[in-house]
Amino acid sequence: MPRDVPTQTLPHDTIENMRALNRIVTRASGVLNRTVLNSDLSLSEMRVIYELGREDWAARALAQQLGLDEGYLSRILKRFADRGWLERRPSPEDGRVSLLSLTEKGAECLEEFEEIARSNVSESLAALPLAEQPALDRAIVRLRLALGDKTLRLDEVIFRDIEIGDLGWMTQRHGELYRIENAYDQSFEILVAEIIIEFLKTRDPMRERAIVPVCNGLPLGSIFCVQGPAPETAQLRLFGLEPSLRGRGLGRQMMEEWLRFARGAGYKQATLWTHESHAAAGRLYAAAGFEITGTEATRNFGQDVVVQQWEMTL
Amino acid sequence: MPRDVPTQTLPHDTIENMRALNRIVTRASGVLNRTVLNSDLSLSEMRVIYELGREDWAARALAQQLGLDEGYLSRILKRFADRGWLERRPSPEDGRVSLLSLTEKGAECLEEFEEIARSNVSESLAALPLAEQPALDRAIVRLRLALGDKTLRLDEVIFRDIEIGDLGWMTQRHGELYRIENAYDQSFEILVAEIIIEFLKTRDPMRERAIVPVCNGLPLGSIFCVQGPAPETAQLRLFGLEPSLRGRGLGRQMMEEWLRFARGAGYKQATLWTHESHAAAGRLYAAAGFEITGTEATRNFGQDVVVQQWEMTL
DNA sequence: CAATATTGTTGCCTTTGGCAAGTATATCGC
DNA sequence: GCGATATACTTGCCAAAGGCAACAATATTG
Repeated sequence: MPRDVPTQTLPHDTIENMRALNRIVTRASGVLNRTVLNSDLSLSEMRVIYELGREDWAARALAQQLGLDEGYLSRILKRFADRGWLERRPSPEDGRVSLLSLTEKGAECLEEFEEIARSNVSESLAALPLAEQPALDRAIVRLRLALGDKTLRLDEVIFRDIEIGDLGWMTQRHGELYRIENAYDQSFEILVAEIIIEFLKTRDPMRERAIVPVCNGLPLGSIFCVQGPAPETAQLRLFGLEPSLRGRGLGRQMMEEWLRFARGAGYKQATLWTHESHAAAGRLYAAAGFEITGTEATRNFGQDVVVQQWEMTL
Repeated sequence: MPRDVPTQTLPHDTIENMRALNRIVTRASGVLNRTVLNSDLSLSEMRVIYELGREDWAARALAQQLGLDEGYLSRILKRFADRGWLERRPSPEDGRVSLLSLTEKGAECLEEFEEIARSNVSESLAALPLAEQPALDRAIVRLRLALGDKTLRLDEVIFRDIEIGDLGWMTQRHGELYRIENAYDQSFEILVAEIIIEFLKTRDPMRERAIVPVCNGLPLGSIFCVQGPAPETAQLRLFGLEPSLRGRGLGRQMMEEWLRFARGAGYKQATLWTHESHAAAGRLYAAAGFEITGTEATRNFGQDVVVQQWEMTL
């Protein structure tokens, strides 16, 4: 464990908030129950069978994945084999290793347990109004991202067009992030809303598009293609990405998607305005083929900023 | 356990999403570790000392609260007493009962463990950019609300004025909730944003105010007081509350806060427009003293609606 | 006051799961 | 090719976790 990572100071409130969540989730999910409801499996056994249902494993790798003692795991596996849930094939490459997989019977049992687990979750959320469900889903995904959940795959991000609610969260996130990162005042948030409203009211869907990357219901950013000063010029606007996802290739994908749309819509040139302080975005623009064609120092949103214009031929 | 509550059908995706969160939180919080890191306490012992740190308990009530076997708890308590962490006072009302409380030494140990737990949480969130923290906090609170966390007290809701980001989320939630509950189209979301922008750009803070109830960083709704058609008339606008919090008295509190502000700002009358379908809001308006002074059937936001005007003397 | 219920404790037991020694195979150095 | 070492499991042994039921002490009820 990297103990001497420079410990970022997370505020006390956030930590206590997270601990309260730990407690409530732990209780709600019945982790504390020795034997998981209605099955006669211990929590560890449950985790083993769940993991085996996802993919085949070698015993040692599985023990490490789950943080179990190898001896203990060996006994669990023996019990599973005795019940006819587990198949062991000798590894073709290594005579010491057995490849573990569930039998059909094992998979059926797992499915039963899964059904029970789902109904437990459903019960613990029973009081939730349907109208609040999308917001709950987004909250869950945000937490999974923050906790580094590796089962949440970025290659499953989809790109969709703008929907109801997007005007709102785009405005919020732009306003909030630029306040934190650049100390912009509220006039920036207002400007973002006005740009999107104008877009929604006037756009020709064949020529103008908002591209929104979404992971399991949580929007992760935005990039807009609108008609620029001349009819043959596409303008790139409102490029943004959640901070925790920056530097992972998603921004580049968004840019590629943008170029594809702009070229398909028949634009010949492209332009955008940004601020010098957005160095990471600038690198993406440069990589896509944009070049700086002008800069101007000015005062905007309560800050001194250097505005850059970038242009490229499509 | 209420087993025969009408089980609301929560979509499969939401359930799987929640289960994934269970797994990741369980792992991140180290619930699976037999002995909690750096202390020689078991998870159960940890929960006991934590609970005793919050308040005093009788043994039986504590066992029920934590779902522990009474015999096992008795032994845990004995160990605590042996270490000088626990004080037992005989109950004045019942000779069988001992009241349990932590000694000063016990409280000190608890504080040490708490510190360790906090640093664990901090580590598991170490990769999170600071800019994303407010959104994470909101996501956590939303989950705690959804899971019915009783340590999240509604009487700790504070009322604040509008801030950066509020234009955005108010727009989003209004747009999204009215889409789900009333099938309104995107023009409603746009209208909400325009109203708030107008408010932000022109308001006189002494005469106009947005009141936002907030619980641990998560905004729960909104209510606006703006100048109406006449200078002496206050207009109530953009009244909204998260669905899961309706019917719990918070709407009434918001209304009281609104009346206090409107009267303090010197208005003599009040007016508001709403739609007939918002029956719950209508009851709140009526309870506050508003009366319907006109209705009109029209078409708005893609739906047939009946617009109501309400008025009252302040 | 006897009968019954409740609170907390103790004895007894099974299961969980950690640790280390043991077995079988693989790899490495010579 | 062969001994030495490393790796992948397995097994024996044990301590701790924790469930269950019998028990003592006090309360409540008829």
